Amino acid sequence: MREGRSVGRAKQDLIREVAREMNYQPNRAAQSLAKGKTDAVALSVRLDSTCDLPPHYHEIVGALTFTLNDWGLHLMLVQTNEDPVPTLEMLARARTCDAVIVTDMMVDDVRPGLLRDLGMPFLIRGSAPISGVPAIGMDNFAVGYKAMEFLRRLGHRRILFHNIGRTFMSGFKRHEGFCAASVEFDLGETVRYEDIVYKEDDMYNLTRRVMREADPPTAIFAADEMAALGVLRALAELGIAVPDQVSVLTCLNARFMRRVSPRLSFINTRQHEVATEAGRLLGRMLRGEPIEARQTFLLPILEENGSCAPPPR
Amino acid sequence: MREGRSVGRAKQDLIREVAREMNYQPNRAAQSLAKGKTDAVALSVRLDSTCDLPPHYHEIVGALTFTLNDWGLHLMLVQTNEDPVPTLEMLARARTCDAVIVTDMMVDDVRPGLLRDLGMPFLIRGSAPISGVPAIGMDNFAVGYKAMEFLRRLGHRRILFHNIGRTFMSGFKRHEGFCAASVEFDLGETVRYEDIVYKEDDMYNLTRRVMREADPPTAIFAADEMAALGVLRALAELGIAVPDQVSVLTCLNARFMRRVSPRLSFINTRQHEVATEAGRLLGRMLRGEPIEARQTFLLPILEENGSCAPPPR
DNA sequence: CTGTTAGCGCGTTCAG
DNA sequence: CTGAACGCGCTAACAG
Repeated sequence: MREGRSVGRAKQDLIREVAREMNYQPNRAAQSLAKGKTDAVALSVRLDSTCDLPPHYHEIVGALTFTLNDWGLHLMLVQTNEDPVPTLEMLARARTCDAVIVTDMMVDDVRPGLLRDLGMPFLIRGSAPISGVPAIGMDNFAVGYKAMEFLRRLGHRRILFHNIGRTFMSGFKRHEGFCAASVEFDLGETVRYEDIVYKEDDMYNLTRRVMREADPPTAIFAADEMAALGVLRALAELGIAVPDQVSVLTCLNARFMRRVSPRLSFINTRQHEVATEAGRLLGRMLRGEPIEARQTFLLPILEENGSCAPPPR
Repeated sequence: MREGRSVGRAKQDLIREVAREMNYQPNRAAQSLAKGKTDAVALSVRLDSTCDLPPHYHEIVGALTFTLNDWGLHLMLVQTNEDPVPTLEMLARARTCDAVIVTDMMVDDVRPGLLRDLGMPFLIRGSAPISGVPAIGMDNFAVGYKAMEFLRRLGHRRILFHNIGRTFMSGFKRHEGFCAASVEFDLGETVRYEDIVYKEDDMYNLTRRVMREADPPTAIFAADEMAALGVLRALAELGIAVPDQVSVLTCLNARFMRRVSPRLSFINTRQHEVATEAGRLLGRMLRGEPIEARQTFLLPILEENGSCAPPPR
């Protein structure tokens, strides 16, 4: 019946308008309970009592907050300290969120298996050791390889290659890229590999020590911005000029590093883009939309800013 | 009856154990609905499409995530762009969270009034223009005053004082501190005040321009780390030595800045401590515990790292 | 002290 | 096509 329909429509519109006028907003808890979904996504963050987030989180948090907002999803930060298991179990069993974003994957990370067993959808922001699980990250093999290739092409043979620990998937992959390049460019004997120092102080000390040895490196690759700052500080104190005496290359994770002088050449790991893509993929996953590629790895971009040059003669 | 009690206890224990064994975890949405609280706290974050969080968020997010965790509270990031009203209204009406943390207060900020009207508990991380609302922040009057006092004591009269906009509560207060010090030290004619530049590029350009004028400043106060990096870049390009020719003072909001060389002297705004205290206070508020002081303002701490010296003769 | 029941506010399904 | 009733999973208030 036309009247029936029109009455229905009119009534509907009226209700809607009144609701809007009364500023009605469905109660989120009730909606969650009834629909069985929370429209919330948890970001698993490793945090100790220093609360010192690594620089790349600066980009991740911003990009995810912004992107997920477009999908009507809320981002919640969940502290997963040394042992992520109890936290994630509670999270999943209480159905606190619809999905979890796993960052800083370890090679032997228990989180993917755990979340799968718990039936909690998840997405790895980074490299997944297992195929089949959705992951969006940086091609860290290429990061390691490109760093070496670039420095070698400039003429360097004595290279200090600093890596984040190999226990991280990203560090593991970078090491593989490093090894591949070392073999390809026959640098096995002249390069020095370090992956046990993480902090600025450690890298500062390492640089001081290494630069005083016989045949010091002519190029240093620092794994991230804090390490790079340590290198710069040590070199400045030793009066070693960049890039005239030593070339310095690092990774750009957080954008503030672009502004530090001396400007450094770096390999842009595109954290912002990776996180944005991760947010988008998660949005589609949770809407049940088909996702084309389960694993995507962006390629690093080398940006030269003058801190690398051929080695001194 | 003793038996009654013991049976009760035993049964209770049994239930609890079985529940634990079965990994029972109450459903969060159901719990929220029944109890009328969500155990979630929203951090209102201003974010445009660049997703470029100001440096101090790095400390805020880390500290809040960590601290709220101790209180069993989840932190959710909520994007409140230009107009925070619709977002906060939805948040409050849907009862998405138990409280909101308001950051980066503007002088004419609508958020406190709005949240009050909506019946949503909130806490200002920063200075509140209204008394009575709970707030924890930095004493920004003291920041402005101390910066001027310190530089004046070193002998400077020609000072470039850079401020974050006066539309922010923090900038407003800093300006007041700046004015008080200017009057007290009779610097009205020789200081230069700027609060319309925010980005590194702007500060870079401003510094270049100012340093070429007649009677350039002998000391520059940069309001935050990005501005300070702009100053350093300009000075480096102009070949102006720090602190021999120009003293540079800035604020420490994010800890990475400690690692940038040349090491800068700064006024530590203690973002990490402020945020931690804010988290604690909110935890107490939500538990209904009495809160002793409604408004707390930490004092800035001057840290000298060698970028300030008496002016050249 | 125990066991039962009535909501919490919404979505969905079922008769009318 | 409309309106009423049920259930989501839990808490709290209520009788027994």
